[in-house]
Amino acid sequence: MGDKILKIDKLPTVRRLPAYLRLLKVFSSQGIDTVSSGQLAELMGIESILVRKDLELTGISGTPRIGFRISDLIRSIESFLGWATSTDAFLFGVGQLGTALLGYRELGQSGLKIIAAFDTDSDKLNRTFNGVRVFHVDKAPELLSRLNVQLAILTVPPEHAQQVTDLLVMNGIQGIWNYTPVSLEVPEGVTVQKEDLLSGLAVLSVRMSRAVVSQRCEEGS
Amino acid sequence: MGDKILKIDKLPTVRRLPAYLRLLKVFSSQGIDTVSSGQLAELMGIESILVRKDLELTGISGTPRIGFRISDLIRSIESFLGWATSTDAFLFGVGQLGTALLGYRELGQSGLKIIAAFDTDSDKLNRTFNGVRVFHVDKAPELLSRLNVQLAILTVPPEHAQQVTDLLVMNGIQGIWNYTPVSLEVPEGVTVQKEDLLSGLAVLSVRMSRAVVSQRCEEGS
DNA sequence: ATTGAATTGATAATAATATATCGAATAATG
DNA sequence: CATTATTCGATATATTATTATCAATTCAAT
Ligand SMILES: NC(=O)c1ccc[n+]([C@@H]2O[C@H](COP(=O)([O-])OP(=O)(O)OC[C@H]3O[C@@H](n4cnc5c(N)ncnc54)[C@H](O)[C@@H]3O)[C@@H](O)[C@H]2O)c1
Ligand SMILES: NC(=O)c1ccc[n+]([C@@H]2O[C@H](COP(=O)([O-])OP(=O)(O)OC[C@H]3O[C@@H](n4cnc5c(N)ncnc54)[C@H](O)[C@@H]3O)[C@@H](O)[C@H]2O)c1
Repeated sequence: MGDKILKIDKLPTVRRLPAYLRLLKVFSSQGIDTVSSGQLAELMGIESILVRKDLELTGISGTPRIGFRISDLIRSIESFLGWATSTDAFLFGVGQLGTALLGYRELGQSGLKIIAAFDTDSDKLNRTFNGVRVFHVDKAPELLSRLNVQLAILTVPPEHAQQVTDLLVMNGIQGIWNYTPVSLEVPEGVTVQKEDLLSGLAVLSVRMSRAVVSQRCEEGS
Repeated sequence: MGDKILKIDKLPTVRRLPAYLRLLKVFSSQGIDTVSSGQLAELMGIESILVRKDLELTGISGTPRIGFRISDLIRSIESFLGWATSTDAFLFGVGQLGTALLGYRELGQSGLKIIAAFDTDSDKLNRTFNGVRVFHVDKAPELLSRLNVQLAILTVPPEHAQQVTDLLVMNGIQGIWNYTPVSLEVPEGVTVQKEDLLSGLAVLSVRMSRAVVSQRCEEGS
């Protein structure tokens, strides 16, 4: 029992917002300035009513017969997500996945600016990846507080995940984007978003096996 | 209107299964052989009843007072996901993200074996990454049919995503694990699983901003 | 101006997912 | 062997998410 936390997250909606944003920016770059929920729905592979509900959450309203003004829509979504202004972040673990993320351009357009990276491996130290300098983890506490960084991306090996997390928490981190498969222990007030790539593979796996089954059924009938 | 597709996917459950699997394997490697839904729930940060429902879907049943036999559980989940036997896959686009995935060990334990990779960049060709050889995309059609590969991982630049997809579909691909932000057009029968890393960032962003707000409220009251 | 076609958005209905309750089953204990 | 504490799992409920319906609005064309 206990806490009874009200969840007014609208999580599925929030998850779709970046995809809308990307489409809108494509339209915008093509000089188009309005779009209907039906058009967005088609491109997203969902129902138009769902698009309207989603957009409603960001506080925008469209005009009948026309649709939505793209520039307003972009502003509205970005503002809702807090992506209008850029947030500084540190990345921990400059390995395979870490370097990929350091080179991921679209993060910059999603309000995230990785301003430094940290590792323990001497091969990685003092190098720069895509303009981001790599420091030893020991430097993190000082830099975290000096630069007042509130967000960290965690791409260290699983066995070091909690230890690095503790260090981050101790130095006032507010949010952790966790790519390790570890369920991190953090005090209340610190937000952790865990990404599990394997969950997508799981969905793909069951859908593919189901597709085979239904194909066989059709053949059979 | 139209199709009225019933969704008996239990998608949220399927998404959680890999995380259970990982925990179970840790337990197993520690010589533990039973676990209760409560223990798993605690580690996952969810309710125990939800764990039981999830596990039920894979067709297992536990014993009161004891819990679940871990070896059975692993077998049951792996079999449900189709991860008991390994599936061959090709990877397209040996760039930043592509090489990270080529080096991602845990894929091998999730029933996925990347047996070849493809690129167009001459710098990448004929090299091997983590034991996986890189071929020119032009070789893909022949190898796809010769090796009867049904699953592809797509990590090419967005502007080439559809074109590579068309090539894959033409050569009988059944499933695509799509890391590009493009909503791919595929014929019925081909399964696409799109991964959007930014959707996780979106969730983190709104949660962090909300955390700040609720903190302020508490201070105020 | 009037009509017609297209689209939004309020309301309602349905579906999917998560949580609660509690009897039944089971192994450990005395 | 009876008792007790614990955990499962069937059933019921609550919450959240999606889809449907349709009147109201707006622009464009006549
Ligand atoms: N490779 C992938 O495609 C992939 C995909 C999904 C999740 N992950 C997860 O991401 C994490 C990293 O995976 P990877 O493949 O990049 O591994 P990796 O070994 O290539 O990279 C890990 C890096 O972290 C550094 N490191 C180790 N201890 C550290 C510490 N205490 N502080 C800072 N840095 C430290 C290492 O020196 C290394 O550079 C793992 O938890 C993995 O499960 C990886
Ligand atoms: N870098 C990341 O962390 C990250 C994260 C999420 C999503 N993505 C997405 O993954 C994709 C790849 O990103 P990246 O950062 O690795 O880019 P990248 O440019 O480093 O890699 C792309 C690779 O694809 C190859 N390529 C180009 N055309 C090809 C073709 N027709 N057939 C086969 N290979 C081809 C290129 O030569 C290059 O090696 C992009 O769509 C990006 O949006 C990247």
